Amino acid sequence: MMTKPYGKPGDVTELVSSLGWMEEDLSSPDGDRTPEIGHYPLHRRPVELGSDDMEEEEEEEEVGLDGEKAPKRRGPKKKKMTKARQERFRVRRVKANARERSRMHGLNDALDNLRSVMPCYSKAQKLSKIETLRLAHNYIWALSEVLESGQSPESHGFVEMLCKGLSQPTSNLVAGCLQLGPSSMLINKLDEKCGVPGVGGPQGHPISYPSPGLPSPPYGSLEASHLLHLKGFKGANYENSSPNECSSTTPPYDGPLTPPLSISGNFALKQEPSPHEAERNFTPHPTHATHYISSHPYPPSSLAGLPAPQGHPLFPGSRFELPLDMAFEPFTPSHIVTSQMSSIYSE
DNA sequence: TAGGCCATCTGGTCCT
DNA sequence: AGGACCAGATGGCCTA
Repeated sequence: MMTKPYGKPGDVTELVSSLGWMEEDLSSPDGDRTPEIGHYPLHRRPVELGSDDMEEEEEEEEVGLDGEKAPKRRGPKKKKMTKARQERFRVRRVKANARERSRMHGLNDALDNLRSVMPCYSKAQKLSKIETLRLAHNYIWALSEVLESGQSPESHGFVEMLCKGLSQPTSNLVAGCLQLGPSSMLINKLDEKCGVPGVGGPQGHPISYPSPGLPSPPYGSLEASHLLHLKGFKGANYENSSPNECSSTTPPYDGPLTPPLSISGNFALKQEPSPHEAERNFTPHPTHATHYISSHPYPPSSLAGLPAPQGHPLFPGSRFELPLDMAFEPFTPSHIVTSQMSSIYSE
């Protein structure tokens, strides 16, 4: 279907004045979605339907290219475009456009409502439409699994299901909002790697995350009303998992798979928490590690002599790429801490 | 600059 | 006739 050329700006003002198309017709409920008529991009400007072009088109049907009379068309004869009919047609088109805008705004409002009940809602960083729908699908699916199979919402599979088919940034967002951090498992991993027992506790490894009091991610929050107590999610064993793989109990998903997560080292240096954030009791977040490390050289003296870990910029020995990356990804720019870490390591 | 996302216009189709 | 719904087309905005 070819899109008809749009009217010229001059047509628009004529159209508006002739139709009494007031600004209130164009303004959306929130007041800023719909541009004013004069600000329409050319292709969006209302067409002056029933214009001379249309009349010419009608005449062209009667006369062939060579000037001879074209054979009579079969079927119902086209009604003649009288001025009154043109006007009705134009008014109808304008009203239809307004309805369509309104309809789409309603659709978007519904999407916003849907976003607001997702496990990671953030006005600042809205999920795209498609990601909202995918996450909603996954959320329902995951919750169903919880109800039907008794799967724990703190399980590895639950988060996998939530992230299934989502883009990496959205997966990161979800993971971050679930406070899915490497705190416990990472330290455990370091234990394995470094052979340091008892590391990671409150008084343990210097790398252990400063707990509560540090800011939570700025990209969303998991409200208590969001059903499950995921707030206490400590992270599961991701060692042998990928976000694209589901537990055997999970049905196949047709959507595109999340690209393999890689360590991109996207860390942002967070500052002091807001009072609101500080009073929240949340699980230590990898961001906290960033905060910590920004002021603490690595490796710490207590680990002197231990083999230098490799892999992740922060905790290179860790094989927990998924949660690390998922949790850190929303923070940009990536090079800040990455370069910081390289300089730390080069020391 | 390419690609993703979005808002809007538009014509077709179906239904009331 | 008119409204709802849909999908195609298009340009703007933003980000990597």
